[in-house]
Amino acid sequence: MADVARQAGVSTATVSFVLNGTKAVTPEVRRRVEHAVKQLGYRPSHAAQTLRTGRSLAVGLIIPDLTNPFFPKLAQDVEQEARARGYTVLLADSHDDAELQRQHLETLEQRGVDVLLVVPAVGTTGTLRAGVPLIALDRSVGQTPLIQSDKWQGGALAARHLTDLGHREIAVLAGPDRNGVAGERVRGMTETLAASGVVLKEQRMYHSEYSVEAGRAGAHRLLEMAPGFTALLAANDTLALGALSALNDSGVSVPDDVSLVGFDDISWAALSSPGLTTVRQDTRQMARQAIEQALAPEAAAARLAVVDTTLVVRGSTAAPRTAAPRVLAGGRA
Amino acid sequence: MADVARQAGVSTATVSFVLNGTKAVTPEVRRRVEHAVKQLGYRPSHAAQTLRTGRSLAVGLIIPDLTNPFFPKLAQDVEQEARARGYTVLLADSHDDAELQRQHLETLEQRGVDVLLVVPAVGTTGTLRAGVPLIALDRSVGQTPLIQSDKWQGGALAARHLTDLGHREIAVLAGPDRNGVAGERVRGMTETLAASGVVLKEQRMYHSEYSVEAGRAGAHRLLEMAPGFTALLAANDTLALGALSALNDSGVSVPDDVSLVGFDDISWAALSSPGLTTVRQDTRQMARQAIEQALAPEAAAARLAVVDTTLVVRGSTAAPRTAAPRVLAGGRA
DNA sequence: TTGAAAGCGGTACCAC
DNA sequence: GTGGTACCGCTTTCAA
Repeated sequence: MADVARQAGVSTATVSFVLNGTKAVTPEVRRRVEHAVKQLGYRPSHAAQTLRTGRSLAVGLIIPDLTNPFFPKLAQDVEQEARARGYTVLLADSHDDAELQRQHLETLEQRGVDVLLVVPAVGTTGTLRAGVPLIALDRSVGQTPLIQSDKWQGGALAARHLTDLGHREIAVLAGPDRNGVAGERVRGMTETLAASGVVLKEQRMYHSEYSVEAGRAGAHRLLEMAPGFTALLAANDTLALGALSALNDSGVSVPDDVSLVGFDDISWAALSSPGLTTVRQDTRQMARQAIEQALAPEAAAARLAVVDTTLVVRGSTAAPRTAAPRVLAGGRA
Repeated sequence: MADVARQAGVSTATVSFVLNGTKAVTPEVRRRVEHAVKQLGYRPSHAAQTLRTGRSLAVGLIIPDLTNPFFPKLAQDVEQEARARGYTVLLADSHDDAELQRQHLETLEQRGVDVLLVVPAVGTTGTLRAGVPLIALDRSVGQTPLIQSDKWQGGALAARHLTDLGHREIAVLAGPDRNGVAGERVRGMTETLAASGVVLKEQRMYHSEYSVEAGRAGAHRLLEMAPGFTALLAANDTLALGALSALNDSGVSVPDDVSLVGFDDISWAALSSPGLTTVRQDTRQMARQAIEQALAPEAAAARLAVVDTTLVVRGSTAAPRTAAPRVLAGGRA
């Protein structure tokens, strides 16, 4: 910067002014400075700026699993929203491990991110705190300000779709068991089923981590321990796709024998055969809300935002073989 | 830091010595300082350290597409290797766009990363340069030092697998056309086929970007323009999985009518039905080599490293219906 | 073994 | 409108 100042015949202060538009400057001086900058290929040092101003124009994003396509998608959208506002995103993967998450939190904060966005690892307890504004994304934890889809609604959508088709024997791959407190999605599902007079048997609910392998194991387990269901609701698409594979292996036809519904609408959901009926989350919207909320000067933060979900019907759901679908029986079409 | 020094009754220099182990210090002093650090919850400012030392303990990683599971996997492995050495990784997605890649390069460098790892965007021309050591990963470009799988070998493995099964009518989804210069994988495939006396017809080669959609389109196109092939080689798994879906839609049975081979072994390759036969890349090994190479003090860098690939046989390949497999015909088993 | 002080590369206050 | 300069938080000579 000193070089630029010298070359342009001005002071470093002036250079700073023209670069940041901090103060009015004579057109002639501006021209000289800009010329010098170009000629010398000058780039401001980010470290110095951060040190001096205390702002780094960076947002930290911690996600639990790069391997679940839902999160890369979300990360892409966050990155795009952030870039549009001049921010860079530092991405970290917690592998759904609370301790690793803690380390990332510390590292990112120390690296001077201006704000933290985190999809809490499954085992996270208490409220997430940091020296900078922190917003939880997609998963709720303690009192942390939260942006997420309306998962209850999503679960309800999925359940309603099945009851409308006439299913009454339903099983669910519920995802992680949070000390007996079912997630919102599962609550949306079960409460909606209950409203239709469908009660979920205890053995028809399988808890596990979110993974393809767990989905596969869960499907086998349900088939073995509580057979007779005509539909299977999964708490996310990786579980559903794992289950689909297991069902295929077991000679159970989807959707002829069992209808299957997922959650998230990851890109691979459209590619399975049959295509997976699922509840789509609007990651773009989530990302936008999160970034806006996070970067808002006024962000008293405590605002929870909720974004709508939509049902995407593909080939993995159909009326059960055994019972006439409700629509034929005179229910509301 | 000044606070810590005061509290411990020493100078900031001493605090620095203790924290970094830069110089010998009386046990008693060390104790006092450590105590003060803990009590005050002191965390060094990364920006200040970077500014002062010129090293940020960060590696920048640019990948072309977070949406292709191969890259998140690679990113995870790079992150792990980097963390093990005390480095943080700043991850950016170029969307396979050379201009966006240039911006990321600039941003990351300005943010003071110590080294840059980049999987070049498809349109990249010339040699990638930066003010810090830069290593290309997975895709070669110009004279940039490169770490990648032995793609020729991988392509050869795939082709050989098909010829061993007895296929002679083969089509390929070749990925992006690099000005007429086929990628190493495709060269490995075609040269190996040629060695077995199988010539690839011009119309049996389809060029496109790497994506599920392109794979689907390519399969349809090949079916239409150059039917009669009994096997299809794809340059990566997203293409292959797209093709599989298209083949299914068109009533072409895999592997009965057409055998299909992919490349990468992304996690979803095992889940399709049938499971995808593919060439696995060892991302772990690639990541390790890249980080070691990048962080080596001596890194005269110009070393190209190559890591082996392996063939993973699943259900998507079988002997062609029409011809007896070569093994039966007395070829080398 | 410890401390004083000079910068790293910017920003912004205060004079001119 | 422009320049001089203190200072952000840390590392690292150099002296004591």
